[in-house]
Amino acid sequence: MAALQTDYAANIGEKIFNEGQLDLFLSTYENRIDAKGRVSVPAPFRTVLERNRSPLYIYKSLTHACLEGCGPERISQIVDAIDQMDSLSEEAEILQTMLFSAQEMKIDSDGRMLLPAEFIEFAALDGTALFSGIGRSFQIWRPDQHQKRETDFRDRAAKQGVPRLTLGRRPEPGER
Amino acid sequence: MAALQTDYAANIGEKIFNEGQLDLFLSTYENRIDAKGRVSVPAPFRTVLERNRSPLYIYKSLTHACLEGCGPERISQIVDAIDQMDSLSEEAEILQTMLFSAQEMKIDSDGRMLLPAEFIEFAALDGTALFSGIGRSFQIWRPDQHQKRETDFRDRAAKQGVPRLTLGRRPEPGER
DNA sequence: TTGACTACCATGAAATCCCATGATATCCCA
DNA sequence: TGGGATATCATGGGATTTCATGGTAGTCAA
Repeated sequence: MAALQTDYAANIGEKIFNEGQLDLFLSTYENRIDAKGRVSVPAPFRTVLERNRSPLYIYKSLTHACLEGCGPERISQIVDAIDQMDSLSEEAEILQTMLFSAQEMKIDSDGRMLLPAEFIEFAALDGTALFSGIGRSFQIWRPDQHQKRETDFRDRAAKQGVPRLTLGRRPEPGER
Repeated sequence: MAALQTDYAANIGEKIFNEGQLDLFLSTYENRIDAKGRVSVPAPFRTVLERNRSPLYIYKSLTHACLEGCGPERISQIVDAIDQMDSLSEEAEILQTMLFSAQEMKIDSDGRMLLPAEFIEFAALDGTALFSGIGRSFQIWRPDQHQKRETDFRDRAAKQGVPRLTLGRRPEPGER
């Protein structure tokens, strides 16, 4: 009954592995955007998507001048979350902004995607795109802005200390 | 009579996937409306409908000056919701407005539908229609109005922060 | 016959595919 | 362990297909 969807749902927070490899987006990569607007999706990111036979979705960040990339799970999470809310509420409408800015990207046989002019403009990209893997999703930044963010965060961490990070979650009873 | 309807109803909140592809309406597209009132339905939207062999329904929004488009599932969802209410109540009658404004659209061999003058007028469309995919349905807006909404939402998100979106939910015990 | 809708064709722009190249990283064997 | 062979990957350009869009002709009903 709930077959495919719960498969994905069940994977959230669970299936990070796939034959020993982490199914996560990590590291940063800088790739050029050619005259047609094409960029290579970093090979390790492609591998994660291909391993799960997931298409790639990209949408405009709600909070930053960058793009967000993810697989289908995250998109359906947003859809499901909105469907649970009053669909006419302000919150729902704000979240819908992510959806109508989202696109399923077609990746060509060389591993490239075509960034629409709107995306390039939104993230103020100028010839090169910086892919920043942050786990289950990644971001695409204008390189200098990303650089500035990093030094910024490191400065703040040095001054104010780092946030609390609770590792070593214990499995629930019944969880294997 | 109820056969197809409950089939569709059963799929609501369930069948979002189809061979790895999300069966959702995403992104925005601007298409021209010609002198006859014809508009191309964005190819990705058509693909979603065709994949499910679903006809397209369009109705006037109850809350905005826009049109709503969806497949049969959402229509039966509305019908079912109304059937749960006191069918003589004013509330039910208000919601019925959606139903009697709804039309099944015929899509021609070039992927276009014919927008009746009433729809064009209702959404104040003037030569171009903006299709805005928001998950299981999409909206059709006059482009400038949609633009205004988007900047509005982004402003609010910047000021008030984004609504809570709990990702990484862990499956309930018993959920596989 | 007129008006409204349908089916069919024609075109240009844009997206997509396919092949080629060079640089870098990886492998393999002496 | 070095160094050549091989594979991977990003990138560029041309060829091909998709898609939106405009137009014309045909069909049906009033």
